[in-house]
Amino acid sequence: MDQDRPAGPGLRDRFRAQVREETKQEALRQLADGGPAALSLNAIAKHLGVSGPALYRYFANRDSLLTELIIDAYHDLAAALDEARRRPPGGLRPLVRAYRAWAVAEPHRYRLLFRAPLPGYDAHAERLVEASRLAMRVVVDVVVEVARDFPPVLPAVRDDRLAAQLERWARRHDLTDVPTGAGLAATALWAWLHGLVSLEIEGNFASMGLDPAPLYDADPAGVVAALTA
Amino acid sequence: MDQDRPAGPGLRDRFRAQVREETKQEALRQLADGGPAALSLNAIAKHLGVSGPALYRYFANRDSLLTELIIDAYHDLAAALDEARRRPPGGLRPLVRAYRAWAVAEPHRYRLLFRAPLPGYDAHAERLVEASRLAMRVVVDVVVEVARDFPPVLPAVRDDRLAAQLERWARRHDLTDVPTGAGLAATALWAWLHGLVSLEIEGNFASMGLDPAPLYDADPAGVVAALTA
DNA sequence: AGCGTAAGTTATACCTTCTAACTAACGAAA
DNA sequence: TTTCGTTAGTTAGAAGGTATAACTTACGCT
Repeated sequence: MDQDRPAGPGLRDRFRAQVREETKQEALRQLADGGPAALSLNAIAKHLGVSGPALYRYFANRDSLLTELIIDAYHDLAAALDEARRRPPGGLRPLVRAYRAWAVAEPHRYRLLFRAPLPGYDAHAERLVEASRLAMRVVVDVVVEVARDFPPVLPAVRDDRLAAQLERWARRHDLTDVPTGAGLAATALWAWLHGLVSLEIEGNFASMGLDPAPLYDADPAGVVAALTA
Repeated sequence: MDQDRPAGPGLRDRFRAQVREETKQEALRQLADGGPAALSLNAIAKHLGVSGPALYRYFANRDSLLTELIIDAYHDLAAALDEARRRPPGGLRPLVRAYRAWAVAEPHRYRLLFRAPLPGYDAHAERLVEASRLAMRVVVDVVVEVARDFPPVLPAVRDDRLAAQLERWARRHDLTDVPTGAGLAATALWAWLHGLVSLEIEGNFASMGLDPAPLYDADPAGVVAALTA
């Protein structure tokens, strides 16, 4: 009789999860060499040893698969940043290093994060914004934490309109204890990092013969200060 | 007899140029709504009233058309920056404004600039790097010009390796009169701008309810200083 | 006036996404 | 244990994409 059946998901569900996972793995491989254009449900199916339309039992369509990959990537990045946050040498530098390291290690996934949803209404847009908030949340947390020990990193928000927007943003996401300066600092930090990382992984520095490493060594607090001046 | 034939390109060549131009126009339209994935030679041909394969007389393949659009975009951006440079209120601010304005006005073209050539060797890579240099050249020129009136904008290049790389880069591109600091400053400026612009046109600020305008108002010289510290 | 080249045509091979209709098999419940 | 619904797979096929091949028309230069 029902001896030690692990009351959780049944066999079927577990198999389903397994197939979905393998599909995503192969999708990432295709993405890595060939970019989003090269991602083909058909080819993945062939690789898994099933026939084309079979995969549509697992993903509604190509876009759906892509969306999941993006969300996974956001979660992964957020986790990487969070881990950097927990580790000893506090401050903003570990965050900077972790952000760059993640992007450089998986440029195809990083690129995915900034594929704007197609113009017009996109059914997946909400889920994507939701996922992106996770990563932003970590950045904000680190900024708040650092600001606790070293208040000057929190820039003054000179622009009133901007202050109001930041406040609304914080309220909307249960960040009521977060000062507007922290939101601004996090945003500035993000823009700086994204600029560097993006140029790096697209090869713009490489094509100039430059190693961008020194550019990441700038003092993050100083950068935030300058960017929000 | 050959009366006033404008010795330039013959009728045939002019027609050819015309068709190519119209093709690109339509391609840009498709790009604007639908992204690169939606660009279809077939559809363009139909729109021009010819049948599919006809366009292959004008563009070797889809990728070839895309590459030309990218190169055009680089030229256009370079021209926009150059115009900003020539206009009265000197300094870096007009450059910043022009960069943002161009990107925001044509986000689909701006995005094109940063589509990394596919992994592995890409036949078009050289032409693209060549075109991108044009835009970079303008930025460098402005920095050099500004530095003439206000030397402190030129950061000291602390890292020796970086200094050597910058020097090689300058030498390779006939920028022998350009101090390494200018190259570094231009790069930093570019990274900053790209970070902001990229997040703006991908809707990351909008999804937070933020108007990024104030972020562009930071003092460019200060930003350069902080980024290259 | 004629001829070579360029520009268009259709046909075709092969890829893609995705729907429809059908079948096999799993697993839970009678 | 046997039944029966759900699920996962199948093939067929529509619609559309890239790109090549082979053929035909017609432009425009000599």
